[in-house]
Amino acid sequence: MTYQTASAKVARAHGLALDSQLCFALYAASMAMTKRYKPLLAPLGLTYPQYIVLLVLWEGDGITVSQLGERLQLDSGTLTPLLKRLESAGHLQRLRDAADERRVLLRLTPAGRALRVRAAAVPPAIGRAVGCGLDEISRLTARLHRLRGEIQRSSLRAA
Amino acid sequence: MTYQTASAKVARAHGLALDSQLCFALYAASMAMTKRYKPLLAPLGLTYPQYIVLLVLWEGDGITVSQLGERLQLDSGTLTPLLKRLESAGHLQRLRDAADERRVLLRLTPAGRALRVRAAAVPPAIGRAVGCGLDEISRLTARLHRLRGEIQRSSLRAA
DNA sequence: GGCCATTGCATTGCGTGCAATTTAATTGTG
DNA sequence: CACAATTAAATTGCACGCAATGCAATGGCC
Repeated sequence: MTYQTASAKVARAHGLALDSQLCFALYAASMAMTKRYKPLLAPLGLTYPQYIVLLVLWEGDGITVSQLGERLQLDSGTLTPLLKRLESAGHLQRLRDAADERRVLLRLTPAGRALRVRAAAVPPAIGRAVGCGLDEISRLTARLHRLRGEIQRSSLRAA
Repeated sequence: MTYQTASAKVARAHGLALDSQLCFALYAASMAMTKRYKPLLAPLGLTYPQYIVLLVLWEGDGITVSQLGERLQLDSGTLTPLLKRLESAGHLQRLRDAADERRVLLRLTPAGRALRVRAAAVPPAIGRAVGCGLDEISRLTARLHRLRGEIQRSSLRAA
């Protein structure tokens, strides 16, 4: 028996085995998913976070940066430069709200709206990649949303 | 009916609804999990990726950078600076392999080894946070590892 | 032994992701 | 109306994460 194996047993006994950590399973699956999207999004000139920002705006634009951030759980430090890149790529406009000059409204350009048609091919391609039926995808999706809610509520309790 | 709602319906019809995307459920859950770990790891002086690197080394050190990278699915561009930070924090040593000078061996210091005892309190704290039993955690963990395997295999098929 | 593709790691550049701070605009209060 | 508190973005600094590149060491192959 090697030293590594003995040490691994100790780690497992202490609940520190990497493969038993839900956090790592999530982390690795999420990174793998992001990598899987990359070749599909590259032809659209989008990164993965830019794509999810557009998913929100395609559901309805004219929202503010903070509304977008609440939807995606991202803050302005992340979104501001990302939105500026989407703006310089011609996908959207960032306009100060006349009613409240603190707010920045996000408005899709015709080009940004048109991109939705090409993006429609992405989810089916991913669906084929994950190797299970639509039912199971939606069950797992719902399970993960519940988990996220649980984690976020527990953060509030701990604070 | 507002413009947003109508547009959201169109997005859903085209399979582009944010909340139905498995990718976003993964992404959001993984980020929420990382945020949940942060206050638990801060007293140890560790970031979340540093913690998972140590999980691997606590199972057995003396491995090379590429072996670590294969385990975590991270490349040298990510690991080299991270490992240098762990080295300057005193948790490990980076040593060129005498048998093959291209390789860098990672060896825990006594301080790095000792950190495992304090880290043992982290998984139980997370377990309480996710709000479900150990059985369900391990089922979900296994499900996510399977999903990651599926995604990675499909990347190879696509290439 | 000499040549050359491969391997292992380091570096660079870019795009997130977040904490902390700053700035500007608005709201609440007297 | 003045002014403190609050709010919304932007900015700054640091730490990933990855593609692309560089470079030294190694291992076949003749």
